[in-house]
Amino acid sequence: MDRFVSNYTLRLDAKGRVSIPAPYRAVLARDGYEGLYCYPALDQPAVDAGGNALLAEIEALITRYPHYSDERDAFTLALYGTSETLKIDTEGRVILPDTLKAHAGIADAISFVGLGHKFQIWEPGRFRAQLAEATGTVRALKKQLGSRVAAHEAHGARE
Amino acid sequence: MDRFVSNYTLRLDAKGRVSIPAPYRAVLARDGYEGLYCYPALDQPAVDAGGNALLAEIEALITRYPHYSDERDAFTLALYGTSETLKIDTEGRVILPDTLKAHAGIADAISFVGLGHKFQIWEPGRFRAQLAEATGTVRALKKQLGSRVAAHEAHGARE
DNA sequence: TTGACGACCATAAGGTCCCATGTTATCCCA
DNA sequence: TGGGATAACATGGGACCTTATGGTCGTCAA
Repeated sequence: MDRFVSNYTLRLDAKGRVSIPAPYRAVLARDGYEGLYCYPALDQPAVDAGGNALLAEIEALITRYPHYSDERDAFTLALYGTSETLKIDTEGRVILPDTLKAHAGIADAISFVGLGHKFQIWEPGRFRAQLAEATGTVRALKKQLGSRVAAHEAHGARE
Repeated sequence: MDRFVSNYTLRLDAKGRVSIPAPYRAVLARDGYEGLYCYPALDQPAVDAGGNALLAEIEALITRYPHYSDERDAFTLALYGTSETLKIDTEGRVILPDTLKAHAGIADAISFVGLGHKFQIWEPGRFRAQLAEATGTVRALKKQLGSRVAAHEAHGARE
């Protein structure tokens, strides 16, 4: 598999270490990035993490704006400036810096959430709440799409 | 055959394993996806499952919305975040995670239901009830749309 | 020297692989 | 066409490996 999916809740040990779920490690290994690239999510109490695919996305976002523009400076500062590359130990674990733990409100357990090209790190309780909210949103949106699709089908479009 | 059709009810063994019906395995093999992609159905107590065809549908659903939009984030979280890629063992069996079993209310038996490009996994009792309800709905709709459908079929629409 | 950190080792639980068995469906040949 | 051989499939169980997690020891730096 080549994308991050599913979610896993794991505990930090006494030294603050936490295993990256094995399936995610497999994706990272395929992606070819050494370590774990991560930074605080812009509008959520979570940490974005990934490998080269995530880095490429960041870069695309920044290069959208012209050199020396205020927007570019702001993005560069906010994203690159707060990013960390975490070392992955021989057992596949990382240690989250205190700044990232504080941003996400993480104490002794974390939830990993696959989002395709990247994954997020949440405090388990907040993650459950966020997931419930997102699920509600999706249900509502899908209902909207449903009626549009139904109208479409009525013309005889088959699949 | 390249579509999931028919339904099968199979039992879970003591280790929680369940065979994927052989006809479905054949479809998955043709589809070329390694493993079984699945996630909790949004508005039913069931699990949606399939291969690349299902994954493509999910992706299409997500990419309908622009990057960085709230809608897209919600879809990504709710769909990728709750998806699982189950490993299929050498005998063609999978183990459903507890989260999926809980969502569908599955204990010791499950019903596989073919829906074309994907299939669903139900608790057998709930499936029977759902099927009865759907049959009633279809009967009513068919009666109501009978003349329109007949006219449509006359153009050569198959099936 | 002490404390933080990284490399290495240990272990229990769960997952995966492999082999075995009974039952059903399919095929083939008389 | 009938019946036996054969293959496919669902199911069961045991051995082994992976993973998550905990701990120890040495090293480097403040």
